[in-house]
Amino acid sequence: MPAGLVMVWFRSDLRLNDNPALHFAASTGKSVLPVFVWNAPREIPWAQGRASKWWLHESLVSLDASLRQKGARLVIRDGNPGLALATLAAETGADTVVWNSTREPDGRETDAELERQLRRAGISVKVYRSAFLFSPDNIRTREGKPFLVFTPFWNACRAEKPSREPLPAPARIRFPEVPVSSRSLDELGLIPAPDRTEGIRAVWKPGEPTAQKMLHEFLVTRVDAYKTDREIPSIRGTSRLSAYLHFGEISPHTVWHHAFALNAEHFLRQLCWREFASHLLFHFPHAADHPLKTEYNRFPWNEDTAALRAWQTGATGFPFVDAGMRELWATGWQHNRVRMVTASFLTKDLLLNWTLGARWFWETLVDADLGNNTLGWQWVAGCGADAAPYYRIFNPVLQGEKFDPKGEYVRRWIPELAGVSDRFIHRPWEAPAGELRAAGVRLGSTYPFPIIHHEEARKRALSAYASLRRP
DNA sequence: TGAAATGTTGGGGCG
DNA sequence: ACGCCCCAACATTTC
Repeated sequence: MPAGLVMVWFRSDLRLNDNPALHFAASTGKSVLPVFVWNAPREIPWAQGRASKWWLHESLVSLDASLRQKGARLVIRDGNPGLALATLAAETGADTVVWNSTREPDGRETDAELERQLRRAGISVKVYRSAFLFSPDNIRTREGKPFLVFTPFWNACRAEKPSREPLPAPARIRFPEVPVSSRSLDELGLIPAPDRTEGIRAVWKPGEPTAQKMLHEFLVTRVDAYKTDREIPSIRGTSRLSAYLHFGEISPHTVWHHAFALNAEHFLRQLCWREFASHLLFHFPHAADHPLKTEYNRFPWNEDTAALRAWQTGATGFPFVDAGMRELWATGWQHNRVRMVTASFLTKDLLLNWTLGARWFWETLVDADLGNNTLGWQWVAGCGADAAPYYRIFNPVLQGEKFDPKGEYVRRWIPELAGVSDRFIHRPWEAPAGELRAAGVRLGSTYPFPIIHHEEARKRALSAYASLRRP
């Protein structure tokens, strides 16, 4: 039995399968010490939001359970990661630490600084990459620049070699015999008091086993219809793997490998949007807070806390928008088609700064991911790479009628409108008084009047855009 | 991964 | 029979 002890630092890779760092550690034959460090996030600009913290808590519970099945357990520490790891190494006699890098600019030490810090403490460090399929170094334009448009980026990804085979989970993990102290998960305070996560709990089960189950269920039953069904928010047409991918409960290589074998081209393409988002943020780390197109720095955004509040709480009077915002609040997730519509409504109808929307999504989404969130909001607002031109303004009524023609999605999330006919479900203010009465709807009391006149808001948004063009 | 405004075409009603 | 109007239906342009 080789002497020494290897620490595996878990970060955004909360899984046993296809985990290069864990795989390496187990293959050394040494004892393996799995550790998670909670870095009290007060000063980090994009620290985890409420929904993310709940997910993280549950995911760590699941990871610990999986490790215990292999004979190990998860050690939890908190504070500065470099310090926490060095301390743990000193306590246990570990000589090596290994991890899978994350790509996000977390506003703290970079991995390189961390490596130096640990090496100074006499610990050898090994770093793998597994959070993304393609490296920013490999996917570049002919001039060596980052792609700013998705389709050529996607073509470049497809021209790369298919990703590696997923690594198996270690058969057994030998946990050190020395005593190791650990914080308890509950002490980290990831679940706020009072706990308002019942709705989220009812819908989501974080953890690697569920991620694996969901991937395979998706590939067996839904991937064939994915191309069209993914646009319909009332049905389960998408994979719903976003949060699992964000926390690394399933690796993108595993997803790619299985989807590739089925020729699921449209799904692979969506997986590469995640890659694209991460590449953009890697090359333009300021994009999380600032528009990529600099002229948007002088965009005449509105200020209106009442309107922002109405949007957040699903009380805009536009049923498709409100349904989406209520789905988000109730479940920590919102269908992608609806994300485009709700985001367009905030930025273009209400003319509120896209960063306000990005913040709200960040707090409420279980899949909050800085790359995806930034790309999505800048895409909608028109200030990002490969963004929708500003004049593409979604009509919330037409979008509802197109993608929720029978109003099933609206009725699910806005039960007070359940009795309104298909014809008026997306525009209740146009329904005849008799119909509303029969449906038990009193506009302005049981359900709001529209807080804005869309056609006028559209014109206002277009002139705001025009003001950008004349300097 | 829009939507509205504007332009064009062609069939049918009708004097 | 013919021209005229109307207006869907579709296409193109513009924001």
